[in-house]
Amino acid sequence: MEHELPGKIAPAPAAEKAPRRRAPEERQEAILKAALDVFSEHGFAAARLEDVAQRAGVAKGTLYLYFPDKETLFERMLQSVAAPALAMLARLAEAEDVPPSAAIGALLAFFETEVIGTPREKVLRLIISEGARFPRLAKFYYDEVIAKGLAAIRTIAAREKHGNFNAEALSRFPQLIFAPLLMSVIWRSMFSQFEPLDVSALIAAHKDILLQKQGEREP
Amino acid sequence: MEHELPGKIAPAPAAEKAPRRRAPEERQEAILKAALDVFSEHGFAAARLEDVAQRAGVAKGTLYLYFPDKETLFERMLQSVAAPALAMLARLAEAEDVPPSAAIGALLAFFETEVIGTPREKVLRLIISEGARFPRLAKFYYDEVIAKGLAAIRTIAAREKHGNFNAEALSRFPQLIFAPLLMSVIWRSMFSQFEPLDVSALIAAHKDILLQKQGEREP
Amino acid sequence: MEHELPGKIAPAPAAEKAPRRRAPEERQEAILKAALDVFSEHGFAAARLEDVAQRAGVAKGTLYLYFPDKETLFERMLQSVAAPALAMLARLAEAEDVPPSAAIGALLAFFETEVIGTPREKVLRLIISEGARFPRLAKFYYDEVIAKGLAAIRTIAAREKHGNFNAEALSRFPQLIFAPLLMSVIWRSMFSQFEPLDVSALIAAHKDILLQKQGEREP
Amino acid sequence: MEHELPGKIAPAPAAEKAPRRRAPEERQEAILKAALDVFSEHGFAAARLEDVAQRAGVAKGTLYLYFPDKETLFERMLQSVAAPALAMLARLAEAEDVPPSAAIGALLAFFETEVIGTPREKVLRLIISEGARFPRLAKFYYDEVIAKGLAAIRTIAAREKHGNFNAEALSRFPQLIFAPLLMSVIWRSMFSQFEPLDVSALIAAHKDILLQKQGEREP
DNA sequence: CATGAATGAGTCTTCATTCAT
DNA sequence: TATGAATGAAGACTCATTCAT
Repeated sequence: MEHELPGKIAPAPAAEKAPRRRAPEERQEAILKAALDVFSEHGFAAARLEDVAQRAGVAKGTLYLYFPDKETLFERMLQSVAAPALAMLARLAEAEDVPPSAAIGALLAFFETEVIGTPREKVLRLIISEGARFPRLAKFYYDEVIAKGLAAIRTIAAREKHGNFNAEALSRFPQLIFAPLLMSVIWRSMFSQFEPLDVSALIAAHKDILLQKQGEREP
Repeated sequence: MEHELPGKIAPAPAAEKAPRRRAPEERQEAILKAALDVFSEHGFAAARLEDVAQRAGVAKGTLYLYFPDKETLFERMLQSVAAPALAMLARLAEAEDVPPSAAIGALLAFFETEVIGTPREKVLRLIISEGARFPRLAKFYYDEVIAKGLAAIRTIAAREKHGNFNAEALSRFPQLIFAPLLMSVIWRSMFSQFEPLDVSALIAAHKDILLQKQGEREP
Repeated sequence: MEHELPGKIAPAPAAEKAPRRRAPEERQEAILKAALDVFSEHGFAAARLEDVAQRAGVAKGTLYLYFPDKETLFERMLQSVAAPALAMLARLAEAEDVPPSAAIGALLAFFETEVIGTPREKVLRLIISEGARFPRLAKFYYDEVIAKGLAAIRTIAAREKHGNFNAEALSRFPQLIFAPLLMSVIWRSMFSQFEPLDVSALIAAHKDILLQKQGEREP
Repeated sequence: MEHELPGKIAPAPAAEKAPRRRAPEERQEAILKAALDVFSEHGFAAARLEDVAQRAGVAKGTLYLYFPDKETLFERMLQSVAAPALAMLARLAEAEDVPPSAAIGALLAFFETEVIGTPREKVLRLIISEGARFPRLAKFYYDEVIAKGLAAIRTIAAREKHGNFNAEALSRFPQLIFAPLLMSVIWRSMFSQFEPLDVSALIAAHKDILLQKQGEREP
């Protein structure tokens, strides 16, 4: 039932009093993984560090060898997943030869395959839920993800010349591209049990609307 | 049950030696109002009932005369704001003479004026944040708001015959209409301090995209 | 095994959220009494608030209705015993008709009967032990007890005209009068089991030395 | 066992990449020195062995190669400083040719120069503060220091034939000689910041009183 | 011998809930 | 009904001690 946190996430691979004994830095990863699960399940305030420790297979006190307190563990855990997404965004913005609509398609595809159903979805859910209560976290995500993401979209939209989609609206509010993605995550966490959501189809429909296709899709 | 949460809730409407004997209904309302504020500010788990009591101008024990426990208070508080929205949705769906695009416009306008900047926004934020942890609440909202809302949209979309918008896509995923609204609420709670969001303009852009207007809006 | 804290000690009889229910303010006193015992037995750092609560016959949480934290409980407890001693000192300094040697005798007698073997002895012991670690406490005792006490002694010594004792030395270092008292308290807490100390006789000998009597006391 | 604690202990004599392999005795001394500092600063219960280790320039685990536990380290540390004082006392008692008043003067002078302002003062302070909680320690000090010290004084007092001081009183309570010394140590640790104490002058005044001198000292 | 990562028992403090008044 | 003092279970965090390297 455990999942793999993507890539190397160590916030400060050399600085942080690296664990030497058992599993050199796998321990930190195990803790982050466990923290993601436990925080996801209960939310920050209701999560118990004892559960995190147990799930990570370490003692309660061990957590404090890696993170000074609960809040920091929470924030570091969430930040540790940002890097890969950032890389993706950067790549997308820089690929100048890709036609805009393809870039947007790639963005949505990335979300569909690399977020939905992966630990990143939980992270995103947590940021949505708790972000407002963690100003430092909000700032980090704004600076590192949102601002860059919006800029990337605007860059992409600016390249649109063929009227394949409403570039002007999207250029002013790139958020509109992401909105259905957030909604999907929220839906899945709340309403899946009552009505499953076909995220793939929803994204397709979203793309249709963005790209102004109308009724060209078969029922 | 229609107890009209007034826009902008006062922190503590006088306190000290104000009218001590209020009607039970008044008290209940005061408690719900206070609960909305406190839960909004701290989230469910971190909210303290003592704060709710104080802000409502009642004793801690009094809360238990109206609500059996913290969780129920939370859920009742959130449910108590659903009714008005429901009524609106029902009206919208039933008004058969209204052209579909106008209906959607009305929906978005309602959100813009009756949700953003009102207590309803806080309620929506709380549902987004905490809904997943309260299955009873999720079910209530799914049954009473979501399902009915989606049905209403589908009814409206089904009336569209003039190709003014991608009825097919919206009919399958009415959520796409609401997604930017959720996103606005989330943005406002997390990123407003870094970059304010012009919800009105965002909704206009959203409408443009939905209605396939392209570049017809002046900069 | 419980002892009586002298006089009314409530630090702020009306302000401190006075307990209303069970025993109006006896509860606070019970807590202070228990705290004195437990802190005396283990010292500040090693004392467990759970023990204080149990000995006071209240729940752990109740302590926090009366005192915000362990440190404050400790300091308030110690301060609460200062008042009576202060009154005594004031009286002594003001009684101008009393001959100086009698005043000093009264002081020593007070210590012998009102400190040794009473809760005040424990308090004094705690101040000696922990005072250096509690600057606020040290300041309080310096201002309220030490400074006033020294001034009183100096006033008394200044009245000496008959050469009954070394007024000059005592006037410069009134501490010399108290030194044996401190020593007695320390001795009793550490060495009583090995060699009991006859405080009464020690004080008599101290008085003899102060009053320059020599060998006039029978073996 | 004579390991000469040097006056004024350096916080951390270099650290980093200093000579790593010290002789075991050196290490033990470093640990004792560090322990004295840390225990002095925080008291036994609140002192952290990690701080002791760090200040001694060794790892936490190393402490346990030299001392079985915190309490033993504490007691050994305090005992290790007793030897020199003992030697002094023995010498004083045995020097039969020294006139009694000179012997007392030497005793007080020793305290003034060899205790005040040296690590021994800290040791004495700790014994005063914590002694009562460490019966083994109290016994050690009673047997090795107090009992021998009192006996020495009594021997000295017994030699007094000239009525230069109240030999009878001092013979029964040699503690009276030491009382001002204890008081000085206590004062310096608690009240120095409010009112510095001229220990030298205080000892002089004490001597004047003991030796029955009256007003012979210039202002 | 030396290290320092790991452990987990122990303690302060909070807060939902109860109940005597 | 209303109150708010009292309760005690629960949880974050610390730190003496151990032990694999």
